[in-house]
Amino acid sequence: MRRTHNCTDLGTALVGEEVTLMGWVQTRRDHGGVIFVDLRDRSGIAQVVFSPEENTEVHDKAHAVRSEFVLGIRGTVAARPDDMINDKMITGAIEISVNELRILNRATTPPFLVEDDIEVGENIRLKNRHIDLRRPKYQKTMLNRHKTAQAIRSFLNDQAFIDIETPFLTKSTPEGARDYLVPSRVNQGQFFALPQSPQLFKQLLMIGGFERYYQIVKCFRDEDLRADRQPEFTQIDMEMSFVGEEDIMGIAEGMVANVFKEVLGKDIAPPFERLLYSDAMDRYGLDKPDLRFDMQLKDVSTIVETSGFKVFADVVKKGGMVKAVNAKGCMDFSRKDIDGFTKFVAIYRAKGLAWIKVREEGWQSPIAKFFTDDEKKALSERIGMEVGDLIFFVADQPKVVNEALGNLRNHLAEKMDLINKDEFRFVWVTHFPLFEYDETAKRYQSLHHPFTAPLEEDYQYIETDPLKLRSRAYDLVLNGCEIGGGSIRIHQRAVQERMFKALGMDREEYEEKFGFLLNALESGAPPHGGIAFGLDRLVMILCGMPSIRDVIAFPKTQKASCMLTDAPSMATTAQLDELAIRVKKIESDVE
RNA sequence: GGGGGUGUAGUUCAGUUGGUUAGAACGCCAGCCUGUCACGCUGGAGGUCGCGAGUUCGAGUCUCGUCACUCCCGCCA
Repeated sequence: MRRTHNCTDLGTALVGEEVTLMGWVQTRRDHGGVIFVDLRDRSGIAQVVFSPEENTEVHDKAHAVRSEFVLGIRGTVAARPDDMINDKMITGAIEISVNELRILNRATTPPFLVEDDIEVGENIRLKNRHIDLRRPKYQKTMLNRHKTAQAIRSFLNDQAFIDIETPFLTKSTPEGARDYLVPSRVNQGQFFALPQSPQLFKQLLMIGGFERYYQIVKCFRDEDLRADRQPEFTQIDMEMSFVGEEDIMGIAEGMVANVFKEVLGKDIAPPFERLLYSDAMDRYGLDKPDLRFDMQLKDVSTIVETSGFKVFADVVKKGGMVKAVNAKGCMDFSRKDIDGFTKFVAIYRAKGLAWIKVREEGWQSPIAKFFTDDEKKALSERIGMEVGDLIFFVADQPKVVNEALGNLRNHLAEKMDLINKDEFRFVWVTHFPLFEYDETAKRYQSLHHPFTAPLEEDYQYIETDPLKLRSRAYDLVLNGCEIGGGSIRIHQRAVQERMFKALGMDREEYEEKFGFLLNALESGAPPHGGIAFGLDRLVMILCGMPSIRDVIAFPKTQKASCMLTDAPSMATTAQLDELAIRVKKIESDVE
């Protein structure tokens, strides 16, 4: 028996033809006489009919058939009578009258129905992922993921990029995320690290003369998980020589546009909007603003600094700031709602959330009494207050204010239903700070990574005022989600050394850790830069999925384990001996 | 490391102030049913109430601990 068609290949054009289908039993409807089976394959569903008059033997055999059995059937395509056409099915105008039935495999009763819109806990689904993946939704998602990768490859191939593989067994690098380590048997006591990204290799490929490289590649980071973070994830990684920011952004825009065209049939129009990091923080409080709605933050520090409201005035005098966000027309939010928002901003360490309801008869607010009429007027103008509005304020250090209000802005937009779920709004965020100060380590750290080039005009301050330096880095943000980021790299040894020094490394340390890079940089390194996209996040947004796990065939749980295989698991003593590893006693039998 | 949520039949859930035999729907099994496509009708099976302690005459219910899943903060160059 050989398959001749997919289920949804069949239509009225094939009436009278003999066909052979193979697939799974979606449902069986036994009428005592005639038996209907909905047969499902990758393409969809077709109804097959077992009728006692047509073929008694086959009809008898069909009694044993159950959900998810794997069948091969040979039969004749028949037009359904007019009053039995099912408009809800692609193949609803026909059915297959079966002449031969082979049960290719039986199946245990599935723990949940193989169909969309079922309500099943995710852990049940992850334990039975092979069944979960049969659902049309996941068939479509994985197909879209495939199409995305294909659209990326075809676009980059056309732009003369070369796909080159880089090692998975590589060197642990300081800074950045925690590494996944792999012990070396041949070199006992030594470890490889799985790459957090192919960053240094792709730079070495530029130095190696390939000029344009790309790779769709797994990366590994041993950090705590989130809805949009898995320990292994896929990057679309690329790097180009002899380019500046504009070249890379242009290629990236073309690539993303090609993906949307090929996968969703949507035309998105590059070039995308640009936003300076400083403006993003100022207006939206976050470096990944969702621009599908407006509701910008307003800095009112200068107005409240001299006011009688001590809480605000003191914060400003101590170098903090006060910002406001205007929830237009939300005057009727209840006290309970506001308490909820106060709790929400507390997550980001905001100590309080002041509010004003702008009523016809004046302000209703616990803080209204502290302001003079002039101050009220200034605030009203600055924030654009109108009757019906509800204004929120946070006063604190800039980091807290921006995080709290930036996230509150997103939260409010969700609650106020301001977000058009069908919109795809891209924005480039550029000119990130090069360094941030790590209070715990008491030193400067790279915001992006230590190979990012500083902005030419700021470079002179690298020793005197590192926090003033901006970088030649850029992130692509889609609907408030960072989907890609990159930078122009340092391509001169002297600059790279100065960077390492600024990060608090001495010569001995950076020679040991990055000597190979420094050597390569002085061997004729071309100016170069690149970008990497999170494939999983991109597909997640394309498919409208709430979690990255929904676009990964076999994802891990929040504790980074696999519910299907029960990985990770204990190693045998023999395995450990070979690697010269002893596992510390786990504190299980402590009294 | 921290905060929140969830955990009762195969699945989704209900379960009163702590009180007799823990229910419903879907699914499953059996019988009947020749045009269904959410097939129908009749009957049936199915439970370590996540796990462990404690309080109590008595715990699905209260307390403590613990585990798993999940959302978030920290973390993620």
